[in-house]
Formats: sequence, C-alpha cells, structure tokens
Amino acid sequence: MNSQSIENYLKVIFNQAITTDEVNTTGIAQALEVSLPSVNSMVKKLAGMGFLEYEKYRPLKITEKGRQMAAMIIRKHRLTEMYLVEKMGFGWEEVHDIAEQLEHVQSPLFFDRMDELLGYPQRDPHGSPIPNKKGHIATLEYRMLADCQPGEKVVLKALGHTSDAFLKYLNSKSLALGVEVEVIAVEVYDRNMTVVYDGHREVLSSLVCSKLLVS
Amino acid sequence: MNSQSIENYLKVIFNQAITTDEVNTTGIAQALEVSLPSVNSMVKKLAGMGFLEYEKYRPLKITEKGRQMAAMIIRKHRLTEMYLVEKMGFGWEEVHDIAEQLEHVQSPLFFDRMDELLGYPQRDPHGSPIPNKKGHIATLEYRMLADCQPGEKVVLKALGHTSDAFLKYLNSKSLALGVEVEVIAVEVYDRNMTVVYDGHREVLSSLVCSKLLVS
DNA sequence: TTAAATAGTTAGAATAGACTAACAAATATA
DNA sequence: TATATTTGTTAGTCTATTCTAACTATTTAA
Repeated sequence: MNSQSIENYLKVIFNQAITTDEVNTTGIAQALEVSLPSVNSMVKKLAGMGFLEYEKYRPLKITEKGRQMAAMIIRKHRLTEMYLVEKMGFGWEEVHDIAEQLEHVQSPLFFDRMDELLGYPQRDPHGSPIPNKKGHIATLEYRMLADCQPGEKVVLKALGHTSDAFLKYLNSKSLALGVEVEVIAVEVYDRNMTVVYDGHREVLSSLVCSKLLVS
Repeated sequence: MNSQSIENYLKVIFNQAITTDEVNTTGIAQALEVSLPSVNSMVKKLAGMGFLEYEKYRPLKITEKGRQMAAMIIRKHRLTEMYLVEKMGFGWEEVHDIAEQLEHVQSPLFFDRMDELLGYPQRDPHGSPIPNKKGHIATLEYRMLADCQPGEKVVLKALGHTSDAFLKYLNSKSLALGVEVEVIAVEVYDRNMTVVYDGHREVLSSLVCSKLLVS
C-alpha cells in the first residue's frame, strides 16, 4: 500500500494538474508545506512508481496510473465530506480536516457503503465532483458569478475555493449551494457586485464572486 | 500528537494489563507482530513520555496517564465498530479492520457525534464496554458459558475473543448477542456442551464456551 | 544579451520505527 | 544447585521522510 505521504503528494499533484496545467516542484512544496528537496526526492520516487513522468528541470506530468490513483483518493475524500454533512450533521466548514484523515483509510467496502447510503452522489458539499469508482470525474460547466451581468438570475452550484475562512464567510451571509442569486449591479471601478437572494441584499467583492460558481 | 505506532503500542499494553495483569515485552511483540528489540526501544520511549513505568528486566506498569490515553483510543475503536454496525449496516465480523484505522483519527467532534447518533452506547457490537469520555470503563460481571451447569438458561452478552474466524463461526451457528441459551448437557470427558437456543440444538466445544460471556 | 531572480537539484544529516545478530539476565528443569 | 531455556537488552543497520546548505539551470528584466 502507498503511504499517506505518497497519497498526499499524488492528491496535490493531481489538483495542480487540473487547476494550473503546469505542475512544478515549488507549487507542490507550498501546498504540502514541505521543503523543495523533499518534493524533489518524492517526485523521483513517484516517477519510479509510474505515477509521474519526470525529467530534470521540466514540469511534471502525471501519468494515467497516477491520475487514477489520485482520483480514488479524492473520491474517498469527497464521499467522506458528503457523508459527514448528510448523515452526521456536520457543517460544510467542519468536514475538511476529518476527510483529510479518512481519505487514507484502506477499505473499499467502507466507502462503497457510504456511497450507497448517500444514494451515489455526484457532488460533495462544496459542489466539487466526486470521481466514480473507475476514476472518472464529471466535468462541471459552471460560470463564475463574477462573469455575470446585472439583471441575470443564477443559482449557486459550487465553490472555486473551500478554505475554512471562506466557508465561514459564506455562512455569515447565508450563502449556500442552491441559492438563487440575482445580480443587481456591478461597480465598474472594483467590480464589486450588488446581489439579492433569499431576502438578502449584499455587496460581494470581486474576489468572492470569482469563487462562486453558478449556472 | 502521538503517532499511530505509539497508539498501537499503548492499546496493546493496556489490553494486556487487563487480561494478563503482567505486561511483558514478548507479549507486546507477539500482539503487534514486531521484533523484541522494536518493543524494547518503543517501551523506553513510552516510559520517557510518562505512559509507562519501565525498569530493566521488570514487567511493565502502565501509568494513569497511559491508561487514560489507551482508553481514549479504545473508545474511538469501539464507538466506530458500533457505528459501522448500527448506522452503516456492517456485520460484526467486518468492522475490526476499519475501526483499527479510524481509531487513529484526530477529531473529538467526529467521535462525539458518533456517540450522540448512537445514543451513548455502553457496549460495542461484541459486548465489550466503551470507555466514556473521561476514560472510565464500566466493569462487566459476566460468566463464561463454560462455567454454567446443565439446566441453566442464560443470555449471551459478550465475547471473550473477537477474531474474524470466531465471529464467522458464531454467524454460522446463528449465535448473536442477546440470544437465550439453555445448557442441556456437559460432556465430562472434554467439557463439550450441548446447548439449545432459538430453535437450534448444537454441541459447542469448551474452547468456544469459554469465549461466550453470559448472564 | 548579460545580470538578477527564481526554480530545481544534489549532498549530507536527522528522526521515527523497524530489523538482525550477539549477548545478558531471569526462570525453569534436571 | 547447575544447566538449559526463555526473556530482555544492546549495538548497529535499514528505509521512509524530512530537513539545511550549497550549487546549478532556467527565466525574467534591465
């Protein structure tokens, strides 16, 4: 079995491959909060295991095998988050740290049972897709709220960021997935948006609006 | 935080302290399937951390701090087993390996929530007591079925052993906690017992009967 | 297009936890 | 009690993962 350390590297590399398209050593080091040399040696090891293609001074390429492995870890993570929210009553801002630990549990049965009890969900509590058992990940076709025009009515579907602070901010504004949001105005100067939803009228910064994915 | 390795040692030492009253290096080595020198060095480390009292060539003594720590790990293990059986539909023979991994999860909230959803159970699916949050463990006053006399009617309350093989054997005989068992006869020669329960009539070996705890 | 800045690499060391080989103490047995 | 057996210990090694210090390649910018 792969160590937790290996799994964490794979997960980070996979995520960077999606979000940045160019995976580099420094990015991994920052995400995992380890030193560059640590990443360098682990990357060589992962390459040796067939999870990556590595050439000195070149950006990393994740292999199909690596992609597959990472997808399974992410599947466990997201299923866990969904389970914690849906079946155990946790808030979406509470589940990350627990899922971070449970994702390393070695027991296909355990996660399959979660999946079954949840009714085979497609998304985790933050709207991110849950990879299926084959490692396939449904592509999401959401727009950023930041790209919407005044007058548009859209529904909040997912988050582009899931830090504790951001989730708590959204809680404080009663913003949850499924909420229908109407764009009232966009400030030309700083792109702040005035929006209305659920009896609320709020001004959201462009930073926030770029993290709210809607359709 | 203590490593998983440390937690596993503590758990084993605690269990041996209960069942054998004399904790020694060899017993730990066998339980954990590691070498004697590995145990020796870990024991010194645990002593240094205040979990044990260690003197060369003397049996080990667990300290109150060690007892407390171990109880919390066992609490997590047993709550998890109960949760898996009660809320996720697993069989009592399926839960040990999963609980063995979940017991290392660092999240009091997670286990408190399990506890709450289960209605603060006193026992795990095998009838073993679940330590409370203070580390207190309810003492069980059960007898072994092996000590019962012909004609006695008793209820199966707990198991003195919970190996996979034993649990599967019990499943094959439809023996579950709560079943009322009547002792029909005891063979003098080998102490095999003929018992009747739930429409079954079975002959149980003395080995099995010594692992069935009743009241 | 060369210098400065950034990114990546190597070498070497530290720690945790495991091991084997060799030895010493304690216990059981003849 | 002397010896054999069991149990526990020490010394030294190995692997995984991390680190710092020193260095090299690549990229950016003057």
